[in-house]
Amino acid sequence: MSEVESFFKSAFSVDNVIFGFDGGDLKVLLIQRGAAPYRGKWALPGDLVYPNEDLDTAAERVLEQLTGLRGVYLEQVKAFGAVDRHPLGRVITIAYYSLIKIDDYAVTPASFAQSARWHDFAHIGELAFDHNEILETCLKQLKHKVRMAPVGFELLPPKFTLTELQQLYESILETELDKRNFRKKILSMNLLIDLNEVQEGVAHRPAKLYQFDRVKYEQFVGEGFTFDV
Amino acid sequence: MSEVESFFKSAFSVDNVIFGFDGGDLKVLLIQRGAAPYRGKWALPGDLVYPNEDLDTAAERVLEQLTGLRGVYLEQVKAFGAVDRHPLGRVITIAYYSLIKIDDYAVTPASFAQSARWHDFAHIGELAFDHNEILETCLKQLKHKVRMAPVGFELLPPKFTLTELQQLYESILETELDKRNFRKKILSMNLLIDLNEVQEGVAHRPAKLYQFDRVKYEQFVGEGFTFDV
DNA sequence: TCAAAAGTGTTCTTATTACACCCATGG
DNA sequence: CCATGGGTGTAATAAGAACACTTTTGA
Repeated sequence: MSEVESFFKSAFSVDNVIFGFDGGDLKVLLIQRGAAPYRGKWALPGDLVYPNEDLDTAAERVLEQLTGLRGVYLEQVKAFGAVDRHPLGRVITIAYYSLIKIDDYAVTPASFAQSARWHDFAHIGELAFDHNEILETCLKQLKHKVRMAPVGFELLPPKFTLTELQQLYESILETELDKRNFRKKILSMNLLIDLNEVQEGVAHRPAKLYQFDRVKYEQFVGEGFTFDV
Repeated sequence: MSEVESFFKSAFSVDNVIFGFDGGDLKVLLIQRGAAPYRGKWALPGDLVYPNEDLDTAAERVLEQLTGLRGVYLEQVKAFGAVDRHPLGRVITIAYYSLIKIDDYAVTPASFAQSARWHDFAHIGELAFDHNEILETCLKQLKHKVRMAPVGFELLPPKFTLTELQQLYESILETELDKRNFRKKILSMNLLIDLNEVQEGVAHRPAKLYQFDRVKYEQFVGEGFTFDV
């Protein structure tokens, strides 16, 4: 094999950290591998990138094959390319994370997965490949992003309460927030639409429901506003 | 060619945005391509990643071949993988930026470059491949990073004046800063060592020289401090 | 009437902004 | 003695942190 050929004896893949939020904890959708290597191990959903496919498209495809969802928030994070990261050859992978509304997810495990399941972020064991490292890197990125852009709303249903929003931030940032200060800050941005609806069927005072006002957000950004929690 | 083989009919490269600062402007080190495609065009220094080489190592190698420098600040930014980004085949590239002290750079153009030259960031024309896009993305990343971590010092000589530091921030952030407020903020961090030396040979009151205290910085970070300009 | 979570203001402290003059040196 | 950039402080404003009780609902 010539030297030039050996440069092409390599492949690239995408791996996708799919985050969800169930009202209490931050979750990650993992698949149990159905094929070698690491058969039976939990892993991030991913696939080789097709020769005629853009990277983002490949990440979207992986997500759609697994969840059936399209048009979801997706962000590239980092390339992982250690020489020995894949036991079968030189494969570098481009890591993405995506944020989905957990209720939208219907179980449709792709052919390459034995099964898929939501995992509590706090209780994830040893994953295949370097996927633990990828997961950590993506969470770190999400922690940054969620404070500087209104991406947290991607994880919530269209109608949500302020307490749900606060719990979302608390679980992503792994910290506790003061209720009054949080509400003051969020509401002072004028980015939430008060729907004049309340929760139903709860055994306590029902909370008001809000919606994120994307149109207003785009407008404010155009005027120099930067989201900051 | 089987489908599996076609997955491996691809290569990856690294491209490195090398930033420097000459006291007034932010500069980027570009090479003029000596080979097709885009022969004669200015481009980011980069190369294919060797089969047995980690990504970071490849980026360091590109930097060292061009500048002779090792142990330089280097950060991965993003993978660029549009299907048609390289006219000769499927090549995805991992973009890095590095920060060097411009005085350390001695001209040693690598074999793959006809010539290398510093370019004013503000006056960069059309580059080869998608390198304009890569450059923009790396600058955006640098703008973020320089405010959240003390990486700006990587661009300055070991001894610098507060005015030089301020001009550095102003040229990276493309904004003007108030002299008194800037000094107050920087000095209040207690991260600069006053060397009790002054500039020599300047036709005005000589400025005091400072040094960044990396040891103290690491210590403060351990105590929960976060750099913020 | 009890349990459970929703909702609400004020004070204190800290950080940010705006702003103008004198100083030291070389030519 | 002039030109050039170096160096300094204060007051006003805005943002962030700390903190406890009343309200509404279903069971």
